[in-house]
Amino acid sequence: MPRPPSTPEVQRTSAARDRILEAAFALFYARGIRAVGVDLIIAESGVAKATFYKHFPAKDDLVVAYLDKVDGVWTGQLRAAAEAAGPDPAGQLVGLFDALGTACRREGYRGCAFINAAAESQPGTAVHDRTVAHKAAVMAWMSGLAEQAGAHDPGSLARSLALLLDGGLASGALDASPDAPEAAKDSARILVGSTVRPRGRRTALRS
Amino acid sequence: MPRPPSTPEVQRTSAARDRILEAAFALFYARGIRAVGVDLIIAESGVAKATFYKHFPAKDDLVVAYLDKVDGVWTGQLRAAAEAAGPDPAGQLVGLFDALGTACRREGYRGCAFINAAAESQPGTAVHDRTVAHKAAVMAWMSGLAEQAGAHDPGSLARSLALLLDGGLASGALDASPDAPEAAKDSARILVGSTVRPRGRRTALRS
DNA sequence: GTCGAGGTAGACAGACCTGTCTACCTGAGG
DNA sequence: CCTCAGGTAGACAGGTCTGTCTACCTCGAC
Repeated sequence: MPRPPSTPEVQRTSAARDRILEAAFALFYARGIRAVGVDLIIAESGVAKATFYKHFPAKDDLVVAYLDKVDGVWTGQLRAAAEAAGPDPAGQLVGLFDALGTACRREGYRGCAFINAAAESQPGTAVHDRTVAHKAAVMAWMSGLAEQAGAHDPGSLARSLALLLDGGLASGALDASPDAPEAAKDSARILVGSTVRPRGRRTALRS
Repeated sequence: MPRPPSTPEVQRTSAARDRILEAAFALFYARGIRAVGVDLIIAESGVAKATFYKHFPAKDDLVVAYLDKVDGVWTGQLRAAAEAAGPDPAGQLVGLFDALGTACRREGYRGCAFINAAAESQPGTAVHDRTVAHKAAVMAWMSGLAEQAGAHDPGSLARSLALLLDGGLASGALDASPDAPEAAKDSARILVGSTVRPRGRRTALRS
């Protein structure tokens, strides 16, 4: 092992790699994964083919990197929307649905990148697994919030809210009507209210 | 117009056509639309290539026929589940979620065929339009039920239940855990109950 | 100044995909 | 008997896709 510690086999980060990933991010989301060939990504990112295959030995590796990027972005937006709703966990569970409204309103919105990717992949593949992992992570986060909010059955509440969120993500891409996110938020409020018992101020339960 | 009335240009129904559609139904759903070539469908249905292209001049025509078939099947299951819940419209709105549970439990379940198809198609195409039309039809039906049930805002209730349904359809394909359909049904009960006012028997409102 | 990592440019192989076309078969109605 | 709709079998054209490979460039570290 004479390799110095700062020379990984393939650089994990570089300008070329970033450009590839950025082009893939836009193209995969807008047109679907199978519909976008590597040649198009190469042309769009202004990179040589050899460079592409040095960073991503197979197209699937790029797809996984794309999903990881989406995960980072979407998780961030969800957390930001929740925090913007204030310190109350129950309110955060409702407020996170503002991220859905913002996403649906965005030009070129085409649904949940993960669900779309899963629709194009087979169970057991790396791509499919990323989707499952992402959804599980989001639900775990909501479950924690539900517990802090003093929900009767935090896992069940989180599951229900996840259904609402996924449903909004999916149907927001179909009819452009903005009342889907709104309905999702209203429903979330009802669902949260039904297990958290709004009167009673359970927030400071533990102290 | 010398054409006798019983000789359409291309027969709308025939054994060969049915076999093609049946093979397409299974393959498109299991593997995705783009992932299945016409050659595979031809081989699987035991039909000649010329016959295939006589019935479906382009692959997209077959895709549309596939979606129409899915629409018939799924709509039927939804209505059957609703009717099995009894004559009460509010109960039917909850009971239709049993169709979701049944679907998710089925071997090889891979989510909503329409959402999956939309993920692989562009807005404005015939395939995408079918998806939008299907979702609108389901929601219109639920909206009618909600009105009969005396919901305060039937359209809004139908929208919320549609979110739950689509969310269940989407996530049922990801984690195989059977509690997604259950959570959807429980949430539906709460949502229906919150606008229909369970005590008060609003069912016979209009007579 | 030399060496090597990272990049560019593009030809190429081999697979697969849609859609067309020719040639032949079969069976029922007139 | 003969015709013709509907079907079979499969070659073929033209395009696209992934992934490999050769040849050359550039710039910073040693």
